[in-house]
Amino acid sequence: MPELAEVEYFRKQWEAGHGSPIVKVEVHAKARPLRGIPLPELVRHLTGARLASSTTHGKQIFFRFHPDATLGIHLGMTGRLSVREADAPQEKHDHLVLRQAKRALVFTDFRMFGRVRFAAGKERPAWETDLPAEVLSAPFTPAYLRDALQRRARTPIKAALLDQAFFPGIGNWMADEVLWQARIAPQRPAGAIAGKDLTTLHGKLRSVCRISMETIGKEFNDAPASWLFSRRWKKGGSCPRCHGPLRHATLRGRTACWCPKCQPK
DNA sequence: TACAATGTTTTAAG
DNA sequence: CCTTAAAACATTGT
Repeated sequence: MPELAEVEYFRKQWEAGHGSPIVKVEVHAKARPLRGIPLPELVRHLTGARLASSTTHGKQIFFRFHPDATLGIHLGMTGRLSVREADAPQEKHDHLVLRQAKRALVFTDFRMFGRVRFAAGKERPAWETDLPAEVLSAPFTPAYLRDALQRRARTPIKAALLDQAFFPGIGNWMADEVLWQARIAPQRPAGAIAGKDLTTLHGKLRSVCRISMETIGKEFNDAPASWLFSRRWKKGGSCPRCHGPLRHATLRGRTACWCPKCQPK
């Protein structure tokens, strides 16, 4: 489920626990999302620590603990963060449970494409600091976008937009949404997008990110009804703009949805 | 039953 | 070193 704005929404769920000490840590030792983590060290550092603050970068979420630990969480395809009653039992796909006096902070992911990272110490780890420019940040200019598209010149634009090294936070539905709003066919080679198309694409990338953060990111409200968003999931839908039939096809292993009339090749 | 699901990593080839 | 493309990963629901 989670792309940029959904990730922000899930980060916010754990805000209820900001400032409170962790009294107990429960982990799913064998599960894939915790692979590579020294679990005894994680439990030792987090037990008694206070959850101090949290941020997101694209699809990544970072939690800082006082005095000396950082947790990174990627939700993968089906991950979610939630708050439960303090004594709620750990369930089958709960990979990490941080218990506080008044609540339990839970990371659940049944499909297990998500990933937890951990770093001890007061310093921010490289996996939190060495990250590409976000779409809504100042360095993400049209020139920056042009360079990114040239680096993926032969790749269909839809697939290029899913590259987290250039477009952190953009996922399958956001990429379809941006291209539909920009009237660009998903199959077009990224390197062939220039001029007015490039300017439009840049603007739509930023506005789709901004507006989804204001709607989905805040209260998990739906994106605007005028967007492709609500129509792309099921086959047989129609274009909100021209009311023509939408097309679905697999492109580079992912489902793409577009309007052949509004987005000609 | 077989396939698809809002994601990344690995592997291989050019 | 860089780019491209497909398979693999694990689970659930249709």
